Amino acid sequence: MKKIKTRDRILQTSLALFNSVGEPNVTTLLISDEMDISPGNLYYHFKSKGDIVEELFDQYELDMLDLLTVPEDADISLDQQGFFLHLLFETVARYRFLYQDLVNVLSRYDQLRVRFKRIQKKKTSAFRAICESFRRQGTLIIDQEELDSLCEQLTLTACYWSAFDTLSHLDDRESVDPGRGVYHMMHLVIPYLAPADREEARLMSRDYL
Amino acid sequence: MKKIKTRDRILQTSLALFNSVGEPNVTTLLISDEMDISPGNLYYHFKSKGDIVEELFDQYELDMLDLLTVPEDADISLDQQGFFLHLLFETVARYRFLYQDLVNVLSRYDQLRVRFKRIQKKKTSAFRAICESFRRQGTLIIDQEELDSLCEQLTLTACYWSAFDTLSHLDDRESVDPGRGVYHMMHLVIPYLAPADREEARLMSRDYL
DNA sequence: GTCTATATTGTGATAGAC
DNA sequence: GTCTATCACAATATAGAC
Repeated sequence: MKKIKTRDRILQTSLALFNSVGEPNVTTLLISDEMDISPGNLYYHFKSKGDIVEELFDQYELDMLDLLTVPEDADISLDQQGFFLHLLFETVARYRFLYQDLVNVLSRYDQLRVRFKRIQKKKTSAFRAICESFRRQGTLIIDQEELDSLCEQLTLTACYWSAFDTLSHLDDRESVDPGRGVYHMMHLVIPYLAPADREEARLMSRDYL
Repeated sequence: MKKIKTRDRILQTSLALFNSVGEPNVTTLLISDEMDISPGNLYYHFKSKGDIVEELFDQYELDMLDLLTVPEDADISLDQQGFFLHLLFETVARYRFLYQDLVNVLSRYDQLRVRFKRIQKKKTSAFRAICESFRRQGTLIIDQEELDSLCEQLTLTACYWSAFDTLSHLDDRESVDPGRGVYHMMHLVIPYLAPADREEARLMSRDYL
């Protein structure tokens, strides 16, 4: 049995606490308390609370950029899109503390601002790539203005679904349900699908409920 | 010339500061400083910072509930819907500090949670009333599942557009643009409109850009 | 109503022994 | 690497004079 290094346990515990009670409400004392180590020990591994946040953001950024590398000219199926959305929402859920206090967190750690914006842009691009693939295949019937609006809407929903969802059960912030997010994302796209594909997509979307 | 009472100036200044730098970043000292009064004076009028937040929330709640009283069975026109959305986004923009740190604020002032949820529900109901009016008039062609999804999506967008928009210009949080929000809301509805009404709605939506 | 202290507390962070 | 002790500081809030 491998022993998890304290440094990694700090990251792990912090992430869990951030997600469940919100990053601004988590003190370094709470983290060390939860782990049964001393505050001093925590500061031996990280020179500040901000450093913990930043390192978690590094992980998030890696996961996201990796996920968002969508091939520009491949033919993407509805199935593949569903799978992609599923992974996307899972990643968002893992780091949901970021999204739940997004404006706040980014206003305090301004090195993260530009990096987050870059990820947002990549998200929009990924959605656009998928939609354009659908359009090329005749699955999606949409003009330019609608496409722009749709992609921005998808980005907004991908960003804020998790926060919107926790509003409904602010009492226990542990439970998350990425599925309903995927369902909503699909229903943004469905009205623009060719009639032939619409029913299939609707059936598929229900699997995520 | 009428002199504004200190108590009201505190509310006014707090709201402005909350909106521009975020409620969690605003201290009672910053408020009193900005107004050129002493911290003690501030605490003569409000026994805590939370009381200021709550009183601002009272105003917000009044404004919102008033706005959301949508007649259940009247025939609503596209124009009227546009006007409604415009007012809605203006109100959200006035109290945008609430939305920008929503999870955080509601987690610290838990008396506000249930009240906010109630307002959210009323919003969804209002959207549903409008959509159902459209449907009765033959303007909107949509089945039940799609309608549910659409109304929830409208609620999400109404809630988070302002926060999503400030992400783009986190540098100056003063400027707000409710127009683009209205535009997006309309584009959520447009795909479900009867073909005859779609073009009119698209033209109308562009006025809000 | 308004001011000038000042008390209080919580949090981030460091020093130095083990 | 880990602990105990402690500092420094900022923010909320109060007391009492004017």
